[in-house]
Amino acid sequence: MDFLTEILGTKTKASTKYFKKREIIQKQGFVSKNGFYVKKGLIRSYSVDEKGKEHIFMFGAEDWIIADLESNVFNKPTQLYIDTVEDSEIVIFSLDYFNHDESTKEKLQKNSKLLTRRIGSLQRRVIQLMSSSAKQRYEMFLETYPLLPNRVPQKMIASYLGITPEALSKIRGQR
Amino acid sequence: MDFLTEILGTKTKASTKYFKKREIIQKQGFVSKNGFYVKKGLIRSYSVDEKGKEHIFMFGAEDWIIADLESNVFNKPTQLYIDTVEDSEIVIFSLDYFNHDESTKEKLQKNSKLLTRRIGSLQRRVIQLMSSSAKQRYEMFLETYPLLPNRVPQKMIASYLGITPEALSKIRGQR
DNA sequence: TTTATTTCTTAATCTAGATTAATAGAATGG
DNA sequence: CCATTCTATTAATCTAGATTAAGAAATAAA
Repeated sequence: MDFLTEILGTKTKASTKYFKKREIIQKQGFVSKNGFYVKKGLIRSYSVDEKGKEHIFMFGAEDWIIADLESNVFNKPTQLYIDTVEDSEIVIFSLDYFNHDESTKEKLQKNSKLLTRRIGSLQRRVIQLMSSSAKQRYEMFLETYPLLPNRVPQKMIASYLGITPEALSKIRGQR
Repeated sequence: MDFLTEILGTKTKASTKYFKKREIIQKQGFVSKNGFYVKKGLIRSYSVDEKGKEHIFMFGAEDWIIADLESNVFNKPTQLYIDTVEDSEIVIFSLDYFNHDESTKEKLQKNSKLLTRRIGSLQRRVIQLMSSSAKQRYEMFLETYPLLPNRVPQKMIASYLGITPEALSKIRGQR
């Protein structure tokens, strides 16, 4: 839990929990109070549209943090569900450390870097969604996350890419 | 320039510059050293794909900051061009304040909030791009940025939405 | 193991939005 | 001011990817 302590400090309330595959950790519609650090396993965040269709926003494997910061900081209900893709060991920590004065300058700076990196990856994702074909996006996904395809069912990869499983199957076929 | 001082402090190097419409402020491919605060006018950031097609990543009107933080913090060449949509008065400031120790806890916290808000809006954008039709996206755009359509040519709105000007024209027609 | 459920693939059809093209209207510049 | 270049619209055609459907393969469950 070293990485976490580095950012949060030791005072932050955090507890480790074990989840079975497919357990829901966070529900859409509530204000998000906690962040989730993946110690072991794999989780995903996703939204569900009016038609009941799932859209995967991101995956979190070992050493990743998944959290809806905006929901927490600005008291908005979150758009995202979070659940486990594999049996997982998750550190659940309170997101309040931001607003509290206990946090040191050092930690705030580290946190800013994390936030900046996330902005960068979201920026790339937006540009990608606007300018690339499904096939190109799939290839970039494989480059960026070479280990995930072995752990994630294809229909979830399709959902992450913003296409149907059928379309992904077709793309994979041609080669 | 109050808003800026609040975040950056007074020591940060910043200079105000005037740009004519359609002047390029930042070019794709270079490490981004500066942020741009729009005092007056309107600017946009966009990427250009292999086919030479422009994709608008975001608009910045009065009181907005446009900056490629990731490029700066992690020394990556930026994907984004930035240019002016109207004659504009822009405060150009160094992005180095992050890593410097001069910055106070207070400022770092404010900055974290700004970053968090940006993550939130990018998150919504990604989900929107994956789950909504062009028409829905156009309607959300009108709600979110009610003042922009009067200032931005339609082909740029189309580019922001990730569709062609022809498609937008058709959408606007049906009503 | 057998059965049930979920996931993946293949194929036929359909549709939102792209592309191409042609015209008219605005804006810009000499 | 007129001429040129950009912007918006409309219509015809095309295509990537959605939808529907049905069978095969893999997982889970009993």
